[in-house]
Amino acid sequence: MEARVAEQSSKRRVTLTRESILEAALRLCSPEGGGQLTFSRLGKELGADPTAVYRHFRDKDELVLALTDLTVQEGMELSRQALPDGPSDDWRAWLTVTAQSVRASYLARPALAVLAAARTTASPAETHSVEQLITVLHRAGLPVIEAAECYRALLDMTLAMTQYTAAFSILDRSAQEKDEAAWAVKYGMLPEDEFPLLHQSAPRLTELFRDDDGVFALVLTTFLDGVAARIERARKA
Amino acid sequence: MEARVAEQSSKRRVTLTRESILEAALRLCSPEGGGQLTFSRLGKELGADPTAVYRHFRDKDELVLALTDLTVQEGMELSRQALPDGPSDDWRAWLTVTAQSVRASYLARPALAVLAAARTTASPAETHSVEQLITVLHRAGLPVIEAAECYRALLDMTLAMTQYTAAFSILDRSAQEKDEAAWAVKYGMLPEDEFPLLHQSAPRLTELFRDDDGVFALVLTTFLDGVAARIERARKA
DNA sequence: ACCTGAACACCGTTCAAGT
DNA sequence: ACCTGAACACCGTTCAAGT
Repeated sequence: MEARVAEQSSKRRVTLTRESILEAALRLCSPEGGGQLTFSRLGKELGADPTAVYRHFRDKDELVLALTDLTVQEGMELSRQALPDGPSDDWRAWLTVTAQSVRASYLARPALAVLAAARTTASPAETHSVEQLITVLHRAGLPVIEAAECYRALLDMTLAMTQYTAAFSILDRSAQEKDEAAWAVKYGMLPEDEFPLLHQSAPRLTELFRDDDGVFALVLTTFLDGVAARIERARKA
Repeated sequence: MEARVAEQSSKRRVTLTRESILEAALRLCSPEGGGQLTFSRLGKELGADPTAVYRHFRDKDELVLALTDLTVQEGMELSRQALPDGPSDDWRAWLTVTAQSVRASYLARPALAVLAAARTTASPAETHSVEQLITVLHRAGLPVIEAAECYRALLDMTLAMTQYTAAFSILDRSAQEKDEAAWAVKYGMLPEDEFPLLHQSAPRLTELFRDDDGVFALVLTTFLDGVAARIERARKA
């Protein structure tokens, strides 16, 4: 015989607010929160009926866009904390820290990153950070239009890499293990005569498989080397 | 009174094969196919009960991995057709064509790109293309380990950007329009004194919003500029 | 005004029943 | 051996009913 569960859920009416919903939703999107944002989980987290959320957000998309905005805001705050002096003359350091801050902010909620990384909200937090990014690139030496193009490339690359990592991280454990085994086992056992370079670099590649941060740092630094070359060219012209 | 639908579905047993399932699944993943891969749609496409597919694939993940493999294979074939001479001494042209071929192959099936871009199958098609990529970077002047790191960065960036574009493309029409409006309307109306550079470059940014290929070309060429700088440094050392 | 709960059209997956 | 179809535990969303 099992212990009877008391009427713990206390079917009394709960009062929701936009803020309490967003807070609960952010918790659900985190890895500890189970990493899945659904109405039923959200209802449980809030102690309310799942459909009660519809009184505050028209649909799931509206909820997701609101969460995106909070996350972008947090990312820019993180960047400001890391570099309190703001964009100094070292454009490269500032872009690196900013890209990594936005990425970190999203990766703290992988479920949101998957849903929202490709979205544009045109919120104040977003527009201000875009102006700042273009300004830094322009001051570094790029013409305005080229600075804008460069901002777009850098941001999309950062968000895309973030979504990519987040998508993998919320896969079933079994699917993740399947991929890890592919790297560790198959790539480690390739015949040396047919795959000489792969055979030689397999240990490093297997290492990188677990190191998303390392891969992103690699992509970012290579990209910024390219930006530096572009600035050099613009200065000469 | 409506016309009666004849027993068109002919509830006779259908014989499925691994190949016919994969073919039908690829069709469903394409934009014309509705852009969603589900068992019920797959059953309808095959004229069979949705659950019949389980006799040929253990679960959806197995199906997705098989589709991924076909897509990677097709991408490498596309690259070979575009550059029949293989990786000549122009490493940059070859990497550009290869990255764009893999991307094009995935973007022909956005639903698959979203599900599979971050996966590793270690299939023959995959391992051979990896060896080839590392070889090209090594011949261009990078030490083996650095060439492997560079391959990983380039491939992940390409797949991430592909997944990012695919994820947006399979969104509801309403969600896409919401984002487009954010760019076109809000970004176009920002006050010039507060957002001087954004105001100036808004037309170009709105243009880029619709131009995924353009943004990817921009990211890729900047990244490859960075690789060129890296090769230069390696040669001097 | 806002929360509840039944209902609906979907998902992936399991399993007993058919052929 | 392999396809069918009912069933289950989930999704997002709608709507009438409660308070």
